[in-house]
Amino acid sequence: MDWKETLSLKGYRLSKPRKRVMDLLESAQVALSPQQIHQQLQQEGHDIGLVSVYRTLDLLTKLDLVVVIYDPQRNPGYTLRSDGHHHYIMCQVCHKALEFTGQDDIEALVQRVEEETSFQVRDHLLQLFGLCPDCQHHQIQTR
Amino acid sequence: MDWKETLSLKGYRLSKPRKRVMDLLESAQVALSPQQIHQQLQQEGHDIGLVSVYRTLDLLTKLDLVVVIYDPQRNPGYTLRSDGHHHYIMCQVCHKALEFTGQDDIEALVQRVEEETSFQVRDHLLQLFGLCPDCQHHQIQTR
DNA sequence: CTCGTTGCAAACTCTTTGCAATAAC
DNA sequence: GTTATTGCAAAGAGTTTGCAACGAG
Repeated sequence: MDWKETLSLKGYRLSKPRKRVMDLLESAQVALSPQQIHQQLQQEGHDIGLVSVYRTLDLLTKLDLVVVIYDPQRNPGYTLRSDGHHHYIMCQVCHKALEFTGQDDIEALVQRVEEETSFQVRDHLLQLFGLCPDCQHHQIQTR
Repeated sequence: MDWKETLSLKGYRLSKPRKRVMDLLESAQVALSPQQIHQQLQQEGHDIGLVSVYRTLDLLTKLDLVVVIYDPQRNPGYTLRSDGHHHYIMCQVCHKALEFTGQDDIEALVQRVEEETSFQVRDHLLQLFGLCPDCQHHQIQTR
């Protein structure tokens, strides 16, 4: 289902700011922070308030249309959530984020940890960090 | 090696504030935020500045004596790092954090993802969230 | 026309920095 | 005695909130 439908179905309106944020996220190769989103939209000539960016991201995250990616080096970034998986590998140089599949591995691990710890697992956070193919070639430094 | 030795060896001093923070972390069952640490120390009658808590945590984290645990529900928490593993499962109710072992599973997954994505993996973040044994019994609600 | 949504300004929270006083070694 | 470390006050960054004006349905 399209994000616009999802919004409508839940009774939310399709405002310009929301459209702009989603368009940007859809075209972005990278997980973007609220500030980055705001800045980029400004540069494109769209005079949207930073506050609306925050509110839009909050809403979209609540609706599971967008996910947060933690980044120890900077602020958390937001990116579209596709169906199915939601694990990401992020480049430490250019901050590009890519989904990877990993359901089976995780499920096995979760089950093992549940037995080991007697915790009841309800959620998990798995992210990988490294160098994307491009940055492997362009850079030697960084860490 | 003891944390006091580590500090000394690297030329850092064993100040009271540092001692207090480490003592607290050592006795804590839970990953604590800087504010929580400060507050708790104040309650114990130790008049340590919040700034020192921050600086101590920064230092200890840099020395790998302490690790940060992300928590989507609140601010990041700090907890002692033991040798070997550093993956945590955290209770969503009481925020208790426990280490679990998981080296092999992760390594296999990392290798697979490297092949799949052509990324070069250098670090990872894996945390589980759920209910600890105690909170499973005491609570029905929460999410 | 109605009511969700926006944008501004101001408030808030968390964290960092500069600097003189302090205390570890 | 030296020099790292502390604690304060003040600055900074990111985020949230109240409210009148606006605009999507």
